[in-house]
Amino acid sequence: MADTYDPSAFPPFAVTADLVILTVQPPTVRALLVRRASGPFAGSWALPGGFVGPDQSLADAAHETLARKTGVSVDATHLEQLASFGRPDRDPRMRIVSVAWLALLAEPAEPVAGDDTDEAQWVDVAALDGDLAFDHAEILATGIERARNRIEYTTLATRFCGDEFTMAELRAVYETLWSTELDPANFHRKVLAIDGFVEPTGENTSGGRGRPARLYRRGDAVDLDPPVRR
Amino acid sequence: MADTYDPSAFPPFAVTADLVILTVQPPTVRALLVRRASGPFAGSWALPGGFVGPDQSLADAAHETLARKTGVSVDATHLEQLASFGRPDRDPRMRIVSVAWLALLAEPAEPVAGDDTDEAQWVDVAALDGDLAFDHAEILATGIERARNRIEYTTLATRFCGDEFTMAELRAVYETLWSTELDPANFHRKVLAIDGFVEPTGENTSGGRGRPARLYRRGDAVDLDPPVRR
DNA sequence: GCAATAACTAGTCATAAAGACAATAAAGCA
DNA sequence: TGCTTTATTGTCTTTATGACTAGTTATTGC
Repeated sequence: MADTYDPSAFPPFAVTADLVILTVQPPTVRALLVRRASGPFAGSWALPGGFVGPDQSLADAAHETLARKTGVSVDATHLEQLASFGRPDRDPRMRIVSVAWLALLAEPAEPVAGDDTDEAQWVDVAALDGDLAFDHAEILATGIERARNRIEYTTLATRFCGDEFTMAELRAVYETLWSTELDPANFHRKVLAIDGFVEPTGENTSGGRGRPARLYRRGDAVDLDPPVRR
Repeated sequence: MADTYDPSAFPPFAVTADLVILTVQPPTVRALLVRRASGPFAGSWALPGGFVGPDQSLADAAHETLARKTGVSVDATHLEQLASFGRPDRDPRMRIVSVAWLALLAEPAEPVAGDDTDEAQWVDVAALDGDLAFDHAEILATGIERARNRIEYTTLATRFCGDEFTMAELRAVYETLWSTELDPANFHRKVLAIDGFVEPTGENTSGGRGRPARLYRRGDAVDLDPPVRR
């Protein structure tokens, strides 16, 4: 960083935390979006977000927005930094740099309308034709692509499942995000072969059609070795 | 993003682009660092960087800093966004959000001292004990970790080699970054089996000890399939 | 109740990839 | 010439993957 500096010599940048909040509801991938009530792009869908406060860390700003929109506990969520977007003209009002975050949720908690009265809603990302406010379509695409890659090498796919889930539910997460079909038998064998990916609860499902499935919970592992190839 | 806004209602944020510029000189990994001449952390090593200009994109700011410090052509370099760092107290002077970038270079171009008269130098990252200015040790560690992961799934390892390189040189990049030894025969077979990773030039090395090695150049592939496992 | 059905789980076999290691090739050098 | 060094090829074993078959265990509809 340069040594010379003078706060007033630099134009005012604002910094926001914008969130790509994803959930998988087979056969759809859904993002939590807000409909802008006013200002530029009024009426368009946008990513939920908020300005980073003067004494607030970037992560805190992201957590705050997530809690405000979903009310979901931090434990039940995976939240990671995605990338920053800062084209000079991305917001017509002023120079705003957006630090984007990716959140992965199991259940679509009822979205909470913001104090800015924007309508919040889970939207099937396949139904969007890229008509989001600002450069949010690009940010959303980056987030989805990140999620698609993450589940290959990490255990994050389990974040889209509840605390207890069946092998078929976990497989549906992969199939939905990757738009592929995976062989149930081979998937089953492979997942169980990865140490710490899932742990059996000892319980079974009941009430469904067909043979009840065993229930599993998340294991301790973070990275998948070997990875689950696409 | 919130609809309500008022530029003056927000404290002045400054945004910088800070670069983790890496090269591999087996058996060392080197980063291009500058020694701070004045200001906070005077005398300490720091990452090269600069403020993002009022009408400058984040990427342009990164490219500019890279060119200023290395003089290396953009073509010969891989430059990707790493992450953003914005703890409120990371700079004692004012609120600064750093968008960090990762650059991978083949040859250690002679570093160029900045106009701020900071001394620039390639430093063996193993010799640093984390005593960098600001939170730059954390940023550097993030960059090295990113590079270590990237060469597993992408062809970026070739970015650390010159335009023409031998299989042993490419292998040394992996061995240096991963601190492992790889079997020469198996590595050779594996690299050639990946379509578009490297292409033979038809030339051989000469003058060294032992059998001359074939020379290769980068192929067209970006991702490695299958990956080179650690 | 009793098939029929759906869904999960286990097993088999052929193929492909990876790891260990031996063997050969092509230079320089004493 | 023969030894050393490094590069490349080849072989064998083990392991992982993919396609497929068969068995298990529940619910659903006569």
